[in-house]
Amino acid sequence: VSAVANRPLRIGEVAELTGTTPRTIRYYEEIGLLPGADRAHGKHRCYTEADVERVREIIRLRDLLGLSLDQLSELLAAETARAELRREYAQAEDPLTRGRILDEALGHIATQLALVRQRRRELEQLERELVDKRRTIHRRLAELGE
Amino acid sequence: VSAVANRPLRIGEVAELTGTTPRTIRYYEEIGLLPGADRAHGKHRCYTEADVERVREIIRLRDLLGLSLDQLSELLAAETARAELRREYAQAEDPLTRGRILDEALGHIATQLALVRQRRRELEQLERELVDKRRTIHRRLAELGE
DNA sequence: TTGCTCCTCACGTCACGTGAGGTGGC
DNA sequence: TTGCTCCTCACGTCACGTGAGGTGGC
Repeated sequence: VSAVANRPLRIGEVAELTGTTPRTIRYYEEIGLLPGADRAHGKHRCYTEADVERVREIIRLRDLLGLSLDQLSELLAAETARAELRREYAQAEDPLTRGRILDEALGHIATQLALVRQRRRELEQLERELVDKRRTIHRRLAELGE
Repeated sequence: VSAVANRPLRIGEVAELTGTTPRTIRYYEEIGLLPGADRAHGKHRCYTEADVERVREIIRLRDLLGLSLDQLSELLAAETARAELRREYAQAEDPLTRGRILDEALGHIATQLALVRQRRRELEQLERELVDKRRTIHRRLAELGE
């Protein structure tokens, strides 16, 4: 987390910051998961801190939720649209519009939360079974000692 | 869970019971994750309830821990060896041998538990952040209503 | 005998990894 | 100018999906 927030970043730096590779970032651009900043063919890609956050979010959800990039794209599409809307309508001062945007955001977060909690429950179940197994083995070891 | 426990199962039944496909089961046999019961070339594969449990475990760890099949193979190798040992030495009545086997099992379970708990913590962190986001939005909605 | 599932190639796909050969910025 | 990272093909790989064509068991 640098103090110089707005320096344009190169793809290698973004890869380093997000724990991935340039190839992965290019691939995500290719399939539309990342914006693909307009630039001349062959020219270097330029990224911002916001792009780094986007990449971090993608990688986190990919790893933790085990979704395909298609599903992930769908999950993030709402958020992407919301970010656009927020930029457009933020100064609109229209309470109705703002309320609608916030409602959409709530729905989007609820979707993610449901997926995260489902996964957490499955992991907790697996954890309980492993702890049970361990206890059984400890008991058998104790019986051996008698 | 059938009452007829020991009827030989066909690959399609195993796939159905474990929520996967015959192709996946054949592939796991091909790379050595599944035993590959000896049979004549072209003959049907035969499975037991124990095989079903093995497939279930593989799929669960694959999905929840996000490991490659190589890593998964390594993680399960200890357990596979242990199952073999248990069958061989179970009636040995030798407390030293039994103790060693149980110790190995403990180490194996500890490894799995560490992975599961790490994943659970990451999911809990993500869940907290989503709940925070949601609270922020609720607050903004309340401010709009004023 | 008729379906159904099974078999073995084998090619396709998704999400990248990994060079090959060349250009660009501090 | 020298390295370094960047660029674009493009082929390889992992974990299967998906037919193609044929055989086996209730």
